[in-house]
Amino acid sequence: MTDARQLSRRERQIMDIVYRRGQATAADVGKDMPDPPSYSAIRSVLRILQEKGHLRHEQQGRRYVFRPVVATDRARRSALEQVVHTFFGGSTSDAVATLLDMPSSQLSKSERARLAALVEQARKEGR
Amino acid sequence: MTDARQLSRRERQIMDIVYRRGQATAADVGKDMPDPPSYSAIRSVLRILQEKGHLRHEQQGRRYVFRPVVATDRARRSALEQVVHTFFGGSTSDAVATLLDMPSSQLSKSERARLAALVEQARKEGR
DNA sequence: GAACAAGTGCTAATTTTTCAGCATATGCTG
DNA sequence: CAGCATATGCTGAAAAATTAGCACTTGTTC
Repeated sequence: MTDARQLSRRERQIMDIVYRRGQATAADVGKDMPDPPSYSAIRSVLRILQEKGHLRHEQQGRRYVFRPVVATDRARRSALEQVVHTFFGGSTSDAVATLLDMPSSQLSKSERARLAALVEQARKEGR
Repeated sequence: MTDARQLSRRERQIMDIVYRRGQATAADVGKDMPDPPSYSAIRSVLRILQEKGHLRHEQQGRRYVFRPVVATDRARRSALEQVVHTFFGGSTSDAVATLLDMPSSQLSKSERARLAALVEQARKEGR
């Protein structure tokens, strides 16, 4: 139900922006859009996203600051699950392999060490 | 331009199905949809996806078999990039860590070994 | 405390998407 | 080769999404 796949184009675009920023006002969202529609239009979509239960807002002074309802961690996982399912036939390790192979990875030394530790841990835990 | 984000809801849903199956007819697509609309409606969307350059079809006997235009490997990468960018602030290693931590991972012994090798290789190559 | 800037709520029009149906073509089967 | 099942092409209607505008509220500043 709280699945990103059933969002309309704009809704998805705006949800992505809010996830990326962690929180956002209508004006913030507009700043992150390539060809932003009117301020009014953005507010409409934010309102709809709230009605649908994807966002909630908190009033700060006279403005609304929106945040995702679903915790970041869960949103991350379901986004990954979706990609793994659609593009990797469910194979997590294929997905990991692809990530490691991506140029944009540019893993730092400490990140490399961290990943090695993670794989080692997964091995120990028999996962 | 060939970005999944600018697809409508149905278009995205259907593209996902085609990616998952590798190729599909209109009837195939319908089988994979929870609440499928008419056969006609599915064909309409497939046609539109083709017009937009996301799919192409090949005639087999009297029917059209659709395939993605973008090669699977590239589609995979851009899907992952999108998720990493939106939900992990661009941190590939955070994404990998999350994948390894997912229950659905259920990595087999050989997969674990493979990942360890990949991380080791990444380390050597200084990535 | 008046004026202004910057918000919000609500509504309605336009555009896009989604859907289904009809006319027609084509392969297959007995 | 006649009939049938199963395709496609095309078109228009219905539904949904997207957008902008207007009336009103609220903080802030001088």
